[in-house]
Amino acid sequence: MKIVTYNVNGIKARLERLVEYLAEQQPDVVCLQELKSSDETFPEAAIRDAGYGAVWHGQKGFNGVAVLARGQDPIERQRGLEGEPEDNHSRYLECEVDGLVVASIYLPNGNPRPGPKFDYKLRWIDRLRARAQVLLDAEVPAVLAGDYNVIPNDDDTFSVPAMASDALMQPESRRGYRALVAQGWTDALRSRHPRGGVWTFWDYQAGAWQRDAGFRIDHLLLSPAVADRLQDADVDKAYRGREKASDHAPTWVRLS
DNA sequence: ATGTCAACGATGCGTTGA
Repeated sequence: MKIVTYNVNGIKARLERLVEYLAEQQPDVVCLQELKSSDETFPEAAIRDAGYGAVWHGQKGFNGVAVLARGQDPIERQRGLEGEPEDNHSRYLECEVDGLVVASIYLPNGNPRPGPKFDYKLRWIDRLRARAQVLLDAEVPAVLAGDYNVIPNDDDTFSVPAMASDALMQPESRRGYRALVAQGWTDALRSRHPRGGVWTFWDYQAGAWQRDAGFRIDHLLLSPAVADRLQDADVDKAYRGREKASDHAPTWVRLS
């Protein structure tokens, strides 16, 4: 069973790439982020024609998350996180597929820092951690997959100095992410590539892709029962090099 | 600081958010 997280950076702009990915890789579950689409303009028919059921939580212009499942419709469990009723960003969608809880997560970027966007990021991590604890306490098999906008370790980036002042690498961002993992989750990519050096994102600017100047911000966190089923985890890096690519590459786990 | 991209409101291009 292959579960993917893929920040598409605009599902309408990326539709051809996404459908191509589904056809070539046949993943069982796909968590999408940055749909940049309202609910009404989500390309449901094209996804269905590709053989996937979908649940989506869109927003006009930016944000937006979805869960796709091959040959079936995911069952929605929750959209949005508790704790901040005035927060209308579409960044969290939790579904059930084949008895597995799968959440698509788009954690706030947090730049510029310092400022309200960074403060929002840190509060959002706390709210995610609260939800994650509920899932662990319920002992449901779960995968929290998405764009966390956190570079967890120094060996998760091509350059520490280049990223040092970025919200993605601040000690507060890392503390929040590590506290989440420390609840009992397994960072799947890290467990399969413990020495780091694996990137999931390459900026469009400054020839980052050509220089392999990337970093790792797309993560799949596995609950204990799911971690026992982990066979492999990696990045479908080649898709970042195609025409009209997203700045993120699909990142995945394979479970027994 | 930036050699970029997508959506938006509006219809040629500046603003926003990455």
